[in-house]
Amino acid sequence: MALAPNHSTDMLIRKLDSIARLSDDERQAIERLPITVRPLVSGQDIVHEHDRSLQCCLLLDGWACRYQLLSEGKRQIFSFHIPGDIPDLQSLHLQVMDHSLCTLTPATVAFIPHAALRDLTAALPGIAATLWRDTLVDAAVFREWMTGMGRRSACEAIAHLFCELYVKLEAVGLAENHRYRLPVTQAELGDALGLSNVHVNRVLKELRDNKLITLHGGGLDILDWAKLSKLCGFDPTYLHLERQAA
Amino acid sequence: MALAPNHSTDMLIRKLDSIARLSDDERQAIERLPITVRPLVSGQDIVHEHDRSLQCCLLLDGWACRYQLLSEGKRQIFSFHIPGDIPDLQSLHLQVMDHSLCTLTPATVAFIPHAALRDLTAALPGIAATLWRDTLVDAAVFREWMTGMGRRSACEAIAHLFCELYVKLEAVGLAENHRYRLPVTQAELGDALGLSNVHVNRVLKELRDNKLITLHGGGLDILDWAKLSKLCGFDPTYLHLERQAA
DNA sequence: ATATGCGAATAACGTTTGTTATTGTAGCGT
DNA sequence: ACGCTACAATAACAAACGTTATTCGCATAT
Repeated sequence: MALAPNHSTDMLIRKLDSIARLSDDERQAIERLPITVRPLVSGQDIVHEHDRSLQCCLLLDGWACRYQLLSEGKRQIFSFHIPGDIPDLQSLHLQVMDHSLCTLTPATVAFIPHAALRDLTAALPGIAATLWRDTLVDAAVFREWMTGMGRRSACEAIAHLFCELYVKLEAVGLAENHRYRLPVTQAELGDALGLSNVHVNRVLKELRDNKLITLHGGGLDILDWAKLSKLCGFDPTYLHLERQAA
Repeated sequence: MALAPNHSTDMLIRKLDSIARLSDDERQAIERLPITVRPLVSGQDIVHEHDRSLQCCLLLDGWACRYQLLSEGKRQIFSFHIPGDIPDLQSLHLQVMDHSLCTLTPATVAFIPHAALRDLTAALPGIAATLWRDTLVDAAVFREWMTGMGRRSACEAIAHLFCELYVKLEAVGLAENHRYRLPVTQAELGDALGLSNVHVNRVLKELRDNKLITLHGGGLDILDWAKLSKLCGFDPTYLHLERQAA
């Protein structure tokens, strides 16, 4: 008898199914995963640089980010994560964390033991391929952020990030009408894009003055999607959103 | 009867064995892979953005890099690759290329059909995990480059890249005594690190003036490893070089 | 009511880095 | 020997962005 489905496995199945269609076998195997759900406060580390993790986490609710602290209080943020993401899936095959992961808002997180994931992926290569693919999309986003920091102006980089986040949120039903909640401070935006908080503020003012966005109280509204996405040369190919055949 | 080992499968076996110890079964399966070897000239595209690739390539000899062209002739280089690397392994699970791959020198490349790799990874989950891990290290290097572009000075970023390349080359026996061939122009360094070629030249002069390196004719010599690696805060953890248990 | 703290907004000033241009040098083909 | 090309070196100038500091608004706590 299969266990009753619950929120965590539902979320995971929906996630993987959005990457590549799951078979019934695969679905049932996921439903049997031993999962622990925990609520977390905002700003809490989930895993920390140098940790040797024994589990992966699935973000059920709230936002998180991966980051690294440098000398002189500098910080680099590598990614923002939204519900449905598995931000530390890489820890399944890289024993020691080379960065940290923390919540940006109060969050709900499901933990899945590495051992269970290893059994699952060894038994069902289709699931392994799907999870592998998820980490490859992750890397594709890293590359796009590199382009942003290396070869885009601050204004283009911020616009590009806003477009990226909209497309990702829209894909999981968390945004529509070019509007979404963005629980990220200007300092955090700067640490993600390699800018100072002051300059982020300047650029946001410019985007507002040009009637491209409104942004207040954590709510972002893209007033002119066509203009904003053209301004930064946004092309969603790198998000690899189309569902893949099995 | 197993096929006679050849240079390509040897290289691949050595590569994977350096990541996680291979079993005899796995070794033999790799030796049965259908591989095509081709010599390439310098500056030749191996795969191009928007391509749908049907094979992965293993770099047997020479250097390559992944890059993307932007508007106004701008270019972002995402990675440099050396013999033993599989620079487009991601194409196994991401149907359409979001960037290009080209040679930086005359090179020898082995091509492995996706179909064969898919069969191999479906039959032998250990190999799948090893290849997966390779792409995860790739992503870890992307993150480190993000840190370089976002939160390091031009001088630190260049120094960090020189340290990274030395450690990678040394690990595959292509460098020793803090010296190696670096077949990369100053413009290419700039496109990798988000700098102009002029500024790269300035920084190289500074590094030379400070007796940290010599660089001429494509040969780099790190004169003071301790000082150079300290200057940029180099910590090789992110390269995940230690061999993993199976 | 007051204090406290975090994030946003803004100003003045400094510096790293980009841009454009010119020159030098080495290799390579004819 | 000659020209061609790619790469490196250097200078002068401009611009984007960082730094430091102050103020404001707003929420939460006391």
